Amino acid sequence: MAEIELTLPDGSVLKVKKGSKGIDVAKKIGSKLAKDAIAVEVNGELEKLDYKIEENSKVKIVTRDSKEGLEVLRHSASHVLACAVKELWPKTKLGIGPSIEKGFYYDFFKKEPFSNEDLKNIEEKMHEIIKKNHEFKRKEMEKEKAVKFYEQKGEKFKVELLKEMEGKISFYETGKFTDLCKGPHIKKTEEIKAVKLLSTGGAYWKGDEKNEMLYRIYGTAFFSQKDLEEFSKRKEEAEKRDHRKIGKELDLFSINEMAGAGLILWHPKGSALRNEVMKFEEQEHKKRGYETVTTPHLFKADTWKTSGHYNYYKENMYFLEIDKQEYGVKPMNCPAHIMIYKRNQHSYRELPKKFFEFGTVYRYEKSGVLGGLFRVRGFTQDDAHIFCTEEQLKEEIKKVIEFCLHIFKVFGFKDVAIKLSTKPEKSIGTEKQWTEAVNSLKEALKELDLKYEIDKGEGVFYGPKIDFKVKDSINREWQLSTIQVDFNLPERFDAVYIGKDSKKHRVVMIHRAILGSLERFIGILIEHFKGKFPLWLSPVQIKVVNVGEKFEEYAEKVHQELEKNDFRSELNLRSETVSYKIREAQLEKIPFVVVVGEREEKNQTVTVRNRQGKQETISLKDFIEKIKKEVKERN
RNA sequence: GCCGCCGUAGCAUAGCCUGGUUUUAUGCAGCGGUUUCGUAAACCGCAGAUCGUGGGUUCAAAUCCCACCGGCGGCUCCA
Repeated sequence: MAEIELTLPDGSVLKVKKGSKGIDVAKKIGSKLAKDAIAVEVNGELEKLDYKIEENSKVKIVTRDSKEGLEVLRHSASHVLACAVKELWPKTKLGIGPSIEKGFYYDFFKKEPFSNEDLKNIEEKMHEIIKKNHEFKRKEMEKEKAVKFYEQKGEKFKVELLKEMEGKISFYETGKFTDLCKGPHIKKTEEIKAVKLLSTGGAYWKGDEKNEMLYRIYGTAFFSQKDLEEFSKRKEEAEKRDHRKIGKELDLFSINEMAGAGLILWHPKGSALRNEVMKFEEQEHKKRGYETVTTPHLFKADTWKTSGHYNYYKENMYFLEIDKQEYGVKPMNCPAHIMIYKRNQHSYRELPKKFFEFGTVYRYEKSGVLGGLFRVRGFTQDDAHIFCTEEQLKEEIKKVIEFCLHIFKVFGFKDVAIKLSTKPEKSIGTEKQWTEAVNSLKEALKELDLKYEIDKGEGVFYGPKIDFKVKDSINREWQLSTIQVDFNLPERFDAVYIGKDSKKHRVVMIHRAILGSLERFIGILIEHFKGKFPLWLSPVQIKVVNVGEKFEEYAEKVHQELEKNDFRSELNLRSETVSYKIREAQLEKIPFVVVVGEREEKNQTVTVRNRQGKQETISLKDFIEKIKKEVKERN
């Protein structure tokens, strides 16, 4: 009997009989594996267990406890969802129903949208279907027959999909429901132990704005009820951290209808937090040779014509006309920094030149995409531009990367993922420029011994870039920094330096932002810390509370001493019980509550309670020393 | 921008579907008083809302209809 060779995920080579199926491979590897197997991944594609494996394939057995296993389950659940909807509203037309990161969805074309009530009924119907324990049966049809099959049913979207396919078309049948599908699926519906519909929303057919809008239902599914409960808990936890909710509770910021959508009003407490972030960043920039600049919010349209924004970004900009002169509000700070660079000639000896600015920019974002601090129309970037020679590029990139990592660490973001994006289809600059720049980025990352992923073709048209994603305290990923090489603007603005050869050379420009938008970053910080900011960032660091009115004077003295030492302290002399005042401070998530009464006044001490409820009595002087250290260390 | 849901005191909610006691109820916060208190809620009282804005239907609109503004969940976009 002829044998064929397969490669397993660990790199080992397995020999199996010719014509073996996925399940045979699993059996050969181990009986337990065969029992848990749910599908097989062949050359990166999920396939059913009885898929016939060809010579030299890379094979991975997909078990239920793996990520891919969940995908199979969820995709199967989406079929059950479609089946339920079809039973309740037979005239509904089907879109597609894939599994996604946290669950699955299915798109439907229907006159009326789904209401929350509908969602409940659909979920009930799904449970009914699951209980019937239908088998997922695979069928194959010739393309023409499949087209006819769907044309008869009036499933225009499916017909459209089919027209792009070739060869034999596979279907999966679940009870009375048949769906065009490549598979793989679980064997029987009862394997879906837990399923929950989450929400509805509109979605364009094939994601294109010009197409019809379908109604999408989102849901999730698990192999056990316990996993679903875990999922719900995590979701609840994320909701508790919502920066919009905490921002209101802690009186940090607001958005005012009268001011306009996507425009943030920072309250005193929010500003205190924001200023700390800015102060810290400015210091760090100074240490690294950046020069802080300040530039206007408004520039003549000519600026944007030269930069190219006028042609390519106009829809996203705010324009106004005064004295017959057109002005554009800046969506970016780059042109201003280039103007400062160009105020005089630069020798190669002076490079690199680094300009830093907390630049407030305005971009018109479509109303539907705005949300809290995460997506706004006016925001402040921690923006800098580095002007250097080609030879300096790699070193400068390295420095920026290290800078970013340092900043992340201070804010407590330890897990960092790096992505390098290369030349997109539409781009400017020569092939040579791109190759060299990409290589500089790669080498910089390599020399720093950092792991990264390559996102092919995802660079900006004017140059390659490196993006950083960090994980917050509940493991959600956020994109923060971006480092971009730009071949475009130095050209457009004719920014040069004088080289050793005393000739003009085109300067290389790096755009970079570490936190990105301060608005967004503070939103992330709020969720990361759940409003319990470290001492140095806390809007109110200490609340001083007196035990009865006899000790108002001493409380006042302590408060003043703290303020004198640059702490953000608040005095609460109200005629409330100590318990009540502590409760208030705790709800405000203030790091330290200082309680003073008879004992403290007598010994010139303070009793300090931290957010965890631990308390100690120490001298005021020691307390100040202690928290000074804590602020300085920023931990 | 598109689809859907939503907008009632500073905040959180109820009332809206099925219009009708005098354009509204509750809790927290606020204010006034009493209490002077030792680590997450003392007691009593008071005040606070043109029910997002504008228009329409009706004898009558927080409630029904339309437009706009704003929020939320999606889609799309994020030179």
